[in-house]
Amino acid sequence: MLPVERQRYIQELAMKNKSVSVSELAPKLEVSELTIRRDLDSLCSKGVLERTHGGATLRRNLNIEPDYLQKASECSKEKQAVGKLAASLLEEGDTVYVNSGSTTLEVIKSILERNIDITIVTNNIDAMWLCKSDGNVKIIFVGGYYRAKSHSVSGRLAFSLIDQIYANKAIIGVDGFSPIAGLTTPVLEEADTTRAMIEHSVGSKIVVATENKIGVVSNFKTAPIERVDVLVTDENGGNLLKNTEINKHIQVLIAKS
Amino acid sequence: MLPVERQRYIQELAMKNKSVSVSELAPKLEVSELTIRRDLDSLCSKGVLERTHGGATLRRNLNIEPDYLQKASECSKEKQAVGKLAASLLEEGDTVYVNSGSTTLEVIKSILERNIDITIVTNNIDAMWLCKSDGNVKIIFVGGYYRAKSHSVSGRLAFSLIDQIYANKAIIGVDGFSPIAGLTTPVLEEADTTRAMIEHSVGSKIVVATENKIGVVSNFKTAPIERVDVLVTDENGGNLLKNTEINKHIQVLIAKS
DNA sequence: AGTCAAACGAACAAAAACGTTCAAAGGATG
DNA sequence: CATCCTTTGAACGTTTTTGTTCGTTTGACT
Repeated sequence: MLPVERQRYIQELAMKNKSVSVSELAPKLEVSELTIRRDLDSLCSKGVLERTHGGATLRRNLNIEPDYLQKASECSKEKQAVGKLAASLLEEGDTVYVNSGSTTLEVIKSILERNIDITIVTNNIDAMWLCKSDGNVKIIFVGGYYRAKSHSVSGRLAFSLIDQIYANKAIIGVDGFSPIAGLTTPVLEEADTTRAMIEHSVGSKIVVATENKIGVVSNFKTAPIERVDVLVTDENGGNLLKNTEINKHIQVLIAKS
Repeated sequence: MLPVERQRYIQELAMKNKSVSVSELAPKLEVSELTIRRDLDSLCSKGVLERTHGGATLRRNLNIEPDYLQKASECSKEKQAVGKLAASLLEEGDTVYVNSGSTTLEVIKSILERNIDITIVTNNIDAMWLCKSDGNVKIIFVGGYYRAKSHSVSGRLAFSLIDQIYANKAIIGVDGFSPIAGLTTPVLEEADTTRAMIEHSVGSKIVVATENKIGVVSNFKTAPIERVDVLVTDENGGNLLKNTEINKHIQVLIAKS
């Protein structure tokens, strides 16, 4: 078994159980405990886990930029459901800002499946993959500095394009959605780009966030919670927000998977 | 069993399992581990896999099945050689425009391999594939309208970015390079974008063109031949231009493959 | 607080995997 | 047939990874 496979297994187990222990993993993966510890350290330095005595826990407040591969592997039924529901909020003729992230990529996928006359303006380079040459959906990429970790572009140059485009909706993926701290992301440039998108859209601002983002606070603020009109989340996320004041200001939609 | 078949098998297995190991592959395909490693390296340079110790992992979640491998395998020795030579013309600290096309993609690949401090400004979205997060080469994408057929962006929005960037070199791929008609491409928007790039670079304009482009005239003109400073081509292309007046105005470099 | 077992880190040793070089085998070309 | 080129494999030294054995630290329990 490859080190990479082992670490992926550990990560998946950690995501399921929220924490893992060395003594549990070592016999299961048939390696020494020391190797497990080294794997844990490695995952820890990537920001996925947090070391504890005897094991590690999944870190909830991820303050570093998560590597794209890991994010992609996280891609789950929930994200798909959220993406589909968010896409259904758009109408023929819409021009919509979509920022980067794995959840918003699911949104773009669903929009393309609907195949109606919609123009997507995005900094998520991965959208390229999904785009068919004969579809009705048009894609405009904002340019700018490319960041390989998140497969997205951002920076001052991106602004100059966003400056020219006023969309009538915005679909925003976040790393943290907190009633107090608002919308947050781990990278400053991403936050700036997302903020610019929000400011340049005149219609409803739709935030997509699965359960693991709800209540989380990351480093850089993109917008206060008041700017948000709609939140699309999964069932667990909905439960987390039950009995909060969020529902008074924001329309919360639950995507069932 | 042909090397190509073997590599396709490896790729399919990798797509199924997310990763493959050398020790598992070698007996299964009845070749030495060294051969497997070479296959892995080859697939790695095409951007399909990523090497790890003992094997390789899928470079990303290609749950979207792209015909990318076909494109990658199309790439000929001549293009690679031309790309490498063109990349060697750049120096530390350069900012260089690179337009879209399969030949210029090879240039970008070679630039990234050199891994020195160079900023690439391009409308070729495929460059994303090749970009590592820890390299010294920076990539700026010009934004704009995405055209799925050529995997590139262009249009008025692209101009507004190009307008802000003056590069000190430009590497231009063309579909037609003719002493009389100049540089031509089959798509109007591409021609416009390329022209803008040429006009916004102050140093040498380097055209890359393999033999099958020499003497060809396509639909839309991007620039007259006088604007070109350097032409990088293959041996056959060089022969076609022997005894022409091109050599007097343009420095012709022959890439030997 | 003191005790103890589990967990940890450092150091070293073994094993696996790696890259490089060189030579042989198989095809294509002249 | 000779020659070139590509592909492959073997042998070597090097690097990475893994495991064992210490002594030390941590955290729980009396």
